[in-house]
Amino acid sequence: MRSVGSAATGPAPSDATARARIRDAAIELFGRDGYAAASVRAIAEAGGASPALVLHHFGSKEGLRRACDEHVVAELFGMNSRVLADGASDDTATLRRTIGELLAHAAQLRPMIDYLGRMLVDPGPTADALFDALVEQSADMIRAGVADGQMHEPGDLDVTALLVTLHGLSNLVLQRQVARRLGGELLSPAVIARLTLPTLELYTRGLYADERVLDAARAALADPTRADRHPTDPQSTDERTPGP
Amino acid sequence: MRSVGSAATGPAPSDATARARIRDAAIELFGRDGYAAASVRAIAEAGGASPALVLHHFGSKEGLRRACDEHVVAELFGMNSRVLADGASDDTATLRRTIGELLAHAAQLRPMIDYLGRMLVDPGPTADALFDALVEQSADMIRAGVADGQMHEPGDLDVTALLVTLHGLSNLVLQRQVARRLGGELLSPAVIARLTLPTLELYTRGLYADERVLDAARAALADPTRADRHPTDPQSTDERTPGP
DNA sequence: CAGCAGACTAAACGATCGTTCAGCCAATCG
DNA sequence: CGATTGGCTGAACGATCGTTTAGTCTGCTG
Repeated sequence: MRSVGSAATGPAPSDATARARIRDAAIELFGRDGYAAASVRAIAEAGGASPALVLHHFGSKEGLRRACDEHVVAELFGMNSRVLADGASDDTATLRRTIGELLAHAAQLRPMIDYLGRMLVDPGPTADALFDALVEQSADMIRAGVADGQMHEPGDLDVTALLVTLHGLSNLVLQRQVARRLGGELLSPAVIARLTLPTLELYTRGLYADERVLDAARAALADPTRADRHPTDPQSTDERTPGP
Repeated sequence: MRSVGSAATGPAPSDATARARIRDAAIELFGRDGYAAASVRAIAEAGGASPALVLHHFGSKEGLRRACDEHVVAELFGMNSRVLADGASDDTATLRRTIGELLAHAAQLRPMIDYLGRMLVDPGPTADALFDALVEQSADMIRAGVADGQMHEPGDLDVTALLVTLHGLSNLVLQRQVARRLGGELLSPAVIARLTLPTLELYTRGLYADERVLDAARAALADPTRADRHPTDPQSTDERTPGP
């Protein structure tokens, strides 16, 4: 199992090369404060180096951002594939091992998750490609689930994959709010335990007890006399869930 | 119907008082570029004023942020309540009217939605209270839905309300990605039409065809020999949806 | 009419930003 | 051994940042 970092139980931040220390510090600060608000000087200090060394290694602040993008994508995206694969197993031992590994690396994962959230919100060079890849992963997962009868066949696979990706990412992008509401870090055992069942409940039973809303929306969409051009959509602005 | 702005069909940006023009320009730029990356000078220019006037009216850049927070929260949150209420109606005419109004004000809404997304990601003074209020609204909606039998009774209402809020906000926070993938603005008729049915499908049928995953997770959570402290959770890191 | 108040601006302040430059130090190599 | 390279630093550059200051103009009030 190639683990989260090339150094899994990993060298303390003071060990690695200065280049790696600067990159990790940049991921931490970019993720916490955003790209614009994190200064080269602050990153250099957090990495135990001089501002000049930062630019010596990465050319410019933008070059540093690209290096962080690449590193975070490589680490998290590789892990995502593996977790998705392992998570597809109904072997509870495999599940438990995967989650255990996640929790064990929580400290190293959290800055990268913060960074990923920023990537997807700020317009960045790598963010769009990453998002597309995640949507494609979701689509593959749904296709596989449908193929062996474990999932419903969605009416619109592309959009459903998009929605599933969005919903999954919302935990990461709004991690601060999740952690605050649930009283612990996102990757803490307590928070994960609290989230697991309601999430799966939502994904297996849905929210609505019957198909009334769905049918009503279908009818409204087919209705040629509809308001502007179409009706009922729950999450369009700040509305999040439809009434019945 | 108190509409989106105190000026619904609204005065062109050049009409309003300079204070309002500056505030609107700030919402636009804060939302598009983030708080740190949007300079007072750029905001002043976009609002057709001098940088000094910005601080004359709002005291400081942080004061301007507070004014924007208040304004956006008042506009969007009020509208959210109304839309949630109207959306709870099974009268298709009401639904159509609500959506039509949303679309009509899309141009005025979009900057505020961008701003709201930034608010929730950056640590800001108002963001936490707003998020809590949204979760509470979701909880109320679920309670009402359960009361009249339109929704399932969730095992953990608080967490389910949190999840529903997160999922709904993901469309707004990651609006850029949604718009890019679906080839149009989030509040455009085409995008809304494309999103509506898959969203409701997910909320009424769920993703999984049976309760296998849910049962497995329940068993694993109860299992005392679980990995670190608990098992199976789908969305913990960058994993978004569980395989069965 | 004088006088005051508030909207508004041009110019400048100090701080901080990203970046550059000249040079030090240690390891490598011929 | 001397020469060279690359990691690394301190000091400084110009640009831009948020903010302040002094002052102008407009419209109201006594």
